[in-house]
Amino acid sequence: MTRRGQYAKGAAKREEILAVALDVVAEFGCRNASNREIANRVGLTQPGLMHYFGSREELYMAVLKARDERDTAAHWDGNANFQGFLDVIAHNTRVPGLVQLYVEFSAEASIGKHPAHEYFTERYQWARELSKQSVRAAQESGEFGPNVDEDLVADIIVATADGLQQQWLLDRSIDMVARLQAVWDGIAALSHLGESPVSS
Amino acid sequence: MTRRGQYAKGAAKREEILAVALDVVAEFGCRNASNREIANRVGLTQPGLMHYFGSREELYMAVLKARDERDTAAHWDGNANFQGFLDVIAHNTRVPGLVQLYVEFSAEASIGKHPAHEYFTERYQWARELSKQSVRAAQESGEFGPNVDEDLVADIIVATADGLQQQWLLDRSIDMVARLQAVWDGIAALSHLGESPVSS
DNA sequence: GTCTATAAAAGGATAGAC
DNA sequence: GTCTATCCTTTTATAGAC
Repeated sequence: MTRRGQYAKGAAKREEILAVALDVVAEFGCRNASNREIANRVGLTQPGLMHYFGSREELYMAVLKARDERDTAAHWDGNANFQGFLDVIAHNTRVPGLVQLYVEFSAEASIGKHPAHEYFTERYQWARELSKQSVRAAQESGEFGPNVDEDLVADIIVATADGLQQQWLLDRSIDMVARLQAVWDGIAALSHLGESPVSS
Repeated sequence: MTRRGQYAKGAAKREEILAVALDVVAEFGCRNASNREIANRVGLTQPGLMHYFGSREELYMAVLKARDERDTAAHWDGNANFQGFLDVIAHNTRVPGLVQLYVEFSAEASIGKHPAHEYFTERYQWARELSKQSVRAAQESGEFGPNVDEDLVADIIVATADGLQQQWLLDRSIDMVARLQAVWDGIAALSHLGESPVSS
């Protein structure tokens, strides 16, 4: 019981740290958030925090990985689709620290020698792949017609979503979901151009 | 002559600093670029650098403002148009430090209390406005048809460009110009839907 | 698992000489 | 306009006790 209890406690603390890190990032930004501040807010000292995450970069990567795992389980396990994508964006609206962290930390990590560089490179490939799955699903369901360059459309969806999040950080009144939906609908309309109007 | 000479020297040094800052940012990222490193590369000490720019944020804002002034003079003085926008993006491809700085520093500055927060808020409004001018120009020239929501399209163009730059930092093989052109052409096609095919 | 203590480094900024 | 010298602050990270 001691072992199980301690394990449970450790896991719970880990979760707590991940959540509080987002609060701190939302308030100070990723550059100016300190491990000390996060530690204090979860009732630890800074070295106490380091017991869970060996470095600043490890901590932030853990936050983002946890997010991806949740989103995968909830929205795109198996085959991704656009509605799940919108749901994730809508959810992000309620977690500003997550958007701040993603935009800021990924930008920081685009430098080749950064500890999180590989993580973001791979994550980006993954996001493109999921986006492509959504496009294919739309083609199969008939929502999209035949005039679609899968890779191009998939990349543009991802880019637009990233750019909208960047904009949203500066202007929270932007409706990311509505704008993304408009882009998607526009692509759908384009993809049917030239089709016979006779199709059911 | 002394006065004029010193003034010229100071101005030249300023320019040199702005250029070298981009090299350092390209190499270390904006978070890990230090004023000392920039100073050393232009043959100054760190306090020597502070003579020109009182703070880290001032320096980086100066870099971005100089960029905007150049681009304005070269590509969108008076009325902005999409080709000028593409030219700027194409140029950015040759200045990775500029893209890195823009993406990373603007993300950092989206926190409300950041010294550059107001600058980026205003710059973003300005970018949207320029984008809207491009859309209007396309409507007036007939490249775009009547089915256009100006604000929506303008914002989406800006978002896509920002997102593409983010992607490009991680994958330099991405052709930002081609992708943006594809988006633009798609919008053009959509904007003509429902028009009589009789129009010249 | 968490703390105290502390190292070690680096960053930004200032004072004052030249 | 630029340097030397220096300060102060902050940050991450480690060693070792409990």
